[in-house]
Amino acid sequence: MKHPTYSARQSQLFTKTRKEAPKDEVSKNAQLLIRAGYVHKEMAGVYAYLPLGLRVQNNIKEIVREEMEKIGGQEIIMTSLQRKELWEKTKRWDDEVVDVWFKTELKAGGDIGLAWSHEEPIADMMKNYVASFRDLPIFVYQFQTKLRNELRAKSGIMRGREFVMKDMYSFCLDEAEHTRFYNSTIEAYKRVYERLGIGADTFVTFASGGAFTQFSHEFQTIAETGEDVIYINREKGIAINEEVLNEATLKELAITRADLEEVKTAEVGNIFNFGTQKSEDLGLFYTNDKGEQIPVWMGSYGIGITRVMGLLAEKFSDAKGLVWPEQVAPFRVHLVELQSDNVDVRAEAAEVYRELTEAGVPVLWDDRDVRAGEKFADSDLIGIPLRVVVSEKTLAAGKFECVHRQGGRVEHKSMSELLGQLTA
RNA sequence: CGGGCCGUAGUAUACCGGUAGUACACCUGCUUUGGGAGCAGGUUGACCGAGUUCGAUUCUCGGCGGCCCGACCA
Repeated sequence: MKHPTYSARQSQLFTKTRKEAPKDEVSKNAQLLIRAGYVHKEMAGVYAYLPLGLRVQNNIKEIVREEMEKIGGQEIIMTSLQRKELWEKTKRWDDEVVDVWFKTELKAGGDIGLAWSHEEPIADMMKNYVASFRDLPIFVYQFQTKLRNELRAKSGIMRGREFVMKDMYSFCLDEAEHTRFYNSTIEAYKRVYERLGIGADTFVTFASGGAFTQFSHEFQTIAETGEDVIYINREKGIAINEEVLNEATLKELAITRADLEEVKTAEVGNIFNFGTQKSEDLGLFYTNDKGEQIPVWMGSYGIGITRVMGLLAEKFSDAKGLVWPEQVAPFRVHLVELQSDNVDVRAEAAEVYRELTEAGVPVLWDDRDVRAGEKFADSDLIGIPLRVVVSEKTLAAGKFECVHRQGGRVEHKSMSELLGQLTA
């Protein structure tokens, strides 16, 4: 499934567009998404996803899901309430160690944590399913809402206190098996960013944070709104986060500072090698063919789904509003009818709506009783890739006016030509 | 967590120690109908608490909330 195939009538959509963004919302992504009715700000760093926004989020998830399944991922969903003792085993319950915890307690007594990550619970859970070397490897992933008590939320939906993340975890026999999967994940991530339309601007970047290796890998996308600075060499395909840019790193990567270009980026993914430390702390072992107890080799792999959505909103927008790439747009066609006293535009639009929808093309039909200018302005703001206008004029011509949101190219097509193009 | 700015209608803003105004939105009517229409009428508001005062939305203090800069950011 590439898109939800259902269509919608705009007169039934409860959200409305706004001419102005709330004054306290400074980030471009949230301004656009709020104005166009994709999200609702509940509090600082906490956003609800409305019909349009949820469709975009789901489209992004679907792309990620397909690529995770291709490399053997099995989808699950962990819990948001977590046990204190698991995090104590890895010494990460302490607020001095992890400063983003939301914690609460059960009425029956006992502290619990609200999920900011799932590494400990998932490793512990796997003790139920991993006993023999025959049980490995295992790759699982989920789309989960993470709760992080950030001191300062900012950048709209790109750095919130509540956000959706795809996190995957690998459980392998040994380092060699882990490395094979780790590398396949890098390739899968590249395909994800390619499909999201940011492949050319996204770099696999050396960063700090590996438990057993010198580096972890971050996926960094060039963006004005970014919080990171990285150094890239496009020819050699090398990218280095400034946090690990030093003489030793340059030497290891056989490159000089002069060969590197400084760019501002947003982190859209990060992958880690945990080695066996976490398994040892939590007691996740398997029995090898010699009867020995061996700790499982773990890795984790994240993509910030809602952060990517914010990034796309910023990168793919212009003065008039959002300009979604085809693959993530909430609908493929924005059908705009312009009413007329002389001919039955509504009936014609209904026919287009029906035919496209039956052909599997999701359509947002602007059947509202408002003026043309407002419809066009809203259509530009919402940013659906193709606008199909039905009006007295197009009926007389026998062809619909098709306007591409990106670039503004205008074509005139008959129903069959339009269907052919959209279902090709 | 340090520093700064700020809370007035659904949104954006104005004024004011003495009955809070405008624009957009919303409702009614008429006109209009290919780029956020016009006219007429209407609905909607001072974050919470304490203090000062004859009187506080305005001044003071506290709380709560928001934004920005920095720090932080598996």
